[in-house]
Amino acid sequence: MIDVQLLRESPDVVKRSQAARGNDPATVDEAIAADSSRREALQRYESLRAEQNARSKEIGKASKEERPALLAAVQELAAQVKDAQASANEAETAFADAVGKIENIVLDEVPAGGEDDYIVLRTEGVKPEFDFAPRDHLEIGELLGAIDMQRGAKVSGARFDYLRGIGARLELAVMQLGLNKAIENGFIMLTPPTLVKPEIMRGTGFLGEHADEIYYLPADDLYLTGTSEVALAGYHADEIIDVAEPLRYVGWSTCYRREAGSAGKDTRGIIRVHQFNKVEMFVYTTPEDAQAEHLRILGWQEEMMQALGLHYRVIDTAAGDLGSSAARKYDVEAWVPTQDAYRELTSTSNCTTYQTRRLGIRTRGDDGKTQPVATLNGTIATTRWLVAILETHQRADGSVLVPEALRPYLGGLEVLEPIA
RNA sequence: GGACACGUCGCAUAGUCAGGCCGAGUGCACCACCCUGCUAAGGUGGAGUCCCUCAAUAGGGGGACCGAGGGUUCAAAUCCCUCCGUGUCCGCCA
Repeated sequence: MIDVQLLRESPDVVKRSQAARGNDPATVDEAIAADSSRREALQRYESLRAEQNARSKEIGKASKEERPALLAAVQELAAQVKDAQASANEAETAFADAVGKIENIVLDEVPAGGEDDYIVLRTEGVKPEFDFAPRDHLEIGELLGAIDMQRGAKVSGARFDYLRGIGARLELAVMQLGLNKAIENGFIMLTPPTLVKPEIMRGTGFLGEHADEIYYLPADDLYLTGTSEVALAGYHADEIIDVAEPLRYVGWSTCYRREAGSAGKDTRGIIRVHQFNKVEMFVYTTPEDAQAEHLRILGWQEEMMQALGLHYRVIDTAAGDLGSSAARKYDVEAWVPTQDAYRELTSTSNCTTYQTRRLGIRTRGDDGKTQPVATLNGTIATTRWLVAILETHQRADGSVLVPEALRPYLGGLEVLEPIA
């Protein structure tokens, strides 16, 4: 949720942000109108209620003889209060709906436009060259006995897979490398729930436009999370926390995504599947520190790319491609040789105070007053990385060189050899 | 799965079985000041969150919040219903 104060005082700023995202700026005027009618209704209710409270107190003190007359007079008032309360509640709901349509205010530096209007900040690492026809990650995965899509489909349907043998171990190795990097930098590890309540899902901003991306269990009224960000953000819901130093958590969880609307996209291999694993960094900090922390998170992500010997670029995502909670987002995209393209391996978003406002996560300022904190999130390892690792480090005979950083997690293994 | 009990201001509890004088007492912890003087205690005062509003960097007025949501009533922490959570016992079982 955006800051209502900002909505009232600087509607132009909010409109500009909505326009930059490609949203209808009229949503802003609608929210402002809903806000004032909500306040009107609230005042009507509250003044009636105040009168009722006062009169009720008199009845309590009144003598037996006085009571019947007073009672009759207040009965009428009670009915009015009930009506006024109902319309105040209605107005409140209407306001929440209206303001909910406004997505987070994008930062000034964010490039305008849509998916293709990103800015490339830098390109790093050595682009892999081959003197043979490189195999794609699935072909390699099958040679190594590491990926089994057929059986994934047999058991669970399209876009499900088994990681097998060295594939499963490689995934775990990447996860542990990421986990250790995060822990070295002061992150506290959490293994969070992957089923969450509606209010937590809504609070993190995932129940808006992308609701059809999410698995829902109606029998239990719970949602399966598409990223541990959800449960990590909910961790401190309705709390007042100390963020004198950034409060850093790293969560390791399985992620579930319906991938509705991406039919036909990335159908081969494990690039886009319904279920995968991810190590996610999540930070609570002050709004003032958020941008600096965002760059720190990006820095750790890049260190991972370098440790894995990947060729990658960093892009500053355009406003129209930001999630509803994000004010700015950097993607790290690694080179995937057989696709002749950079593909997103990690992403890091600065959500400023958008998530915490709805989740009720505040800190106590120097003036003793509470204020919402900022949240940031970023991936530090995920299953998809296997795609770039396998393709980048493959050799003519189908074997794959293990990046040195991963070897300690694989018992010193230097080369992945094809089976049989 | 069955039975019972419970959920109050950071923690622990009182208040619920007689609805109003209870936004709510007490202890501990906390903050400020005082006292004392030596490492622990004594005194006084203060303090919750959210929203609306007047005034406006202070402060005043009002509303809401006793797990959540409904209901009864002029009036609900207190009565009724539903849900959620916790504990104990029984059963069952990876």
